[in-house]
Amino acid sequence: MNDSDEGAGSAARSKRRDARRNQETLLDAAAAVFVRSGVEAPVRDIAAEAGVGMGTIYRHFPTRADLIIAVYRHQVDACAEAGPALLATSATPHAALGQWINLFVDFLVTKHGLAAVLRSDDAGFETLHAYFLDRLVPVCAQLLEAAAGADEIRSGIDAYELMRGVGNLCIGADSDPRYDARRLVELLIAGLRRPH
Amino acid sequence: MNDSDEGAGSAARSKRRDARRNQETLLDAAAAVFVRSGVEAPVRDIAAEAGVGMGTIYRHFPTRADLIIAVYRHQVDACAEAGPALLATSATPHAALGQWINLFVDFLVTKHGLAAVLRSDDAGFETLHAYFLDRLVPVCAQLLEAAAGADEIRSGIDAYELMRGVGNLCIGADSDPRYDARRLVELLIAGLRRPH
DNA sequence: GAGCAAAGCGGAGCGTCGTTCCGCTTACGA
DNA sequence: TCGTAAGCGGAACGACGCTCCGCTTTGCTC
Repeated sequence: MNDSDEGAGSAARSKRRDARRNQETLLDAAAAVFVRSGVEAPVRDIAAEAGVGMGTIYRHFPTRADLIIAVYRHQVDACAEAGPALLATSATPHAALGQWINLFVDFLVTKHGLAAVLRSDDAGFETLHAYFLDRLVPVCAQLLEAAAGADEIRSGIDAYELMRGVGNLCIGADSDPRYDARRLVELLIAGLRRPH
Repeated sequence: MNDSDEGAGSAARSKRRDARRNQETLLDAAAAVFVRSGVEAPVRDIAAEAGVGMGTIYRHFPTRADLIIAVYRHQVDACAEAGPALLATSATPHAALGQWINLFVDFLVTKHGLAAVLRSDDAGFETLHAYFLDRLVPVCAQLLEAAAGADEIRSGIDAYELMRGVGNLCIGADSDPRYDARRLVELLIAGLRRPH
C-alpha cells in the first residue's frame, strides 16, 4: 500500500534498492521540513535534510506537487473515507457534513501553508489540485446531497465551490492568532441551512 | 489631491518636475500592467511599460506594496466611504452590510490576484495589509455593530476576521469559472444571521 | 547664457528560488 | 568478476525581487 504500483505484480519489479530507500528518506525528510518550515519550503532544504542531491528529489517526484501528494496521501484518503462513515453514524446529514468539514479544516490548518498552495493557480500544482478534488469533492457532494434530500440545506450548492471556499477560508489560518478559520467555516456552513 | 503632500505649502516644494512626471507615468503603467497581467506581474514589466529603469520604480515606491496602494487608493477610499452612506440609506443594517460587502467583493474580484496578494503573509506587504485593514475594518465594524444592535445577527463577530474571511473567499475568483466568490460570500453573510 | 551641485535616472549585478542536465558512482544479473 | 544501465549529486540556467553606483538632467545662481 505504501508503493505506487505493485498491483498485477510482473513488470513493476524494476527499482533498485538504494532508489527505494532514497524515496522513503525523501518522504520523511519532506514531512519533517514541511512541519518545520511550511509546505513552501525551498526544495534545497528538503534535499539537504535528506542528505541527497537536487537531482534525486526531482527524479522521484517530478514536481513539488507530487512530493506533497505523496507526503499527505494517507491523511487525505482517511478524510475521504470518513465521509460515508459520518453519514452513517450522525444524527442528521447536516451534522455529518459539519463534522466532515471540520475534519478537513483541521487537516488543512495543521499543515502550514498547505491551503495556500492548494489554491495556487500556478501550473505545476495541477496534479495536487486534481488529487484533492478527485478524492474529496465526491464525498462532499454525497454529504450535500444527503442534507439537501433531508431538506436541511438549500439546494443548488456545488460541492466543488464549497470545497474551494472552505480551502480558501483556511489560508493563513496559522500565523495569525486573530484569525480563526474554523469559526468562519462554521458560519459558512450555517449559511447553507435552508432559510425557513 | 493627486499629490502626496501640499498641505501647509512651504517645505514640500522640493520634487523635480521630471520626478513628478515619472511618478504619474509609473502609476499609469502599473495600472495597465495590473489589468493585463495581474497584480503579481514582475516589477521589470512595469518598468518596461513605463519606459523607465528599475531604480526609478523603487525610488518612488520602496516596496511593491506601496505601488499597489498608490494604484488602488482611490477605490479603497471610495469603498470605505460607502459604508456609512449605505447604513443611512438602507432598509436595515443587515442589508447595508450585505451591500457593502458586495462592493468590497466586486473590487477584489475585478483586480486579478489582488485578493491573493492581500492575504500574503510575505513581509513587505505589511503596509498594503495595514492600509486595507486601517481603512476598511472600522467601517465593517460599524456595520456589524449596527446590525447586532438591531438584533439581526449574532453578536461576537469580529470585523477583522470577517474581512479576512471575505478576502480569502475572493482568492482565485477570476481564472476559475466554476468558482463564484460572490455566492459563497453571500452564504457567509447569511450564516451571520441570528438563528431564531 | 554659462556653470554647477544635487536630485534623479537606468540597468548591471547580487542573492534566492525552481528546475534541468550530465559526468560519475553503484547495484546487481550474467 | 565484470559490464551496464539505473541512479546519483550538484553545477548551471533562467526568472524573480531588490540594491547600488556612475551618468544625466534640472533648476538655481551669477
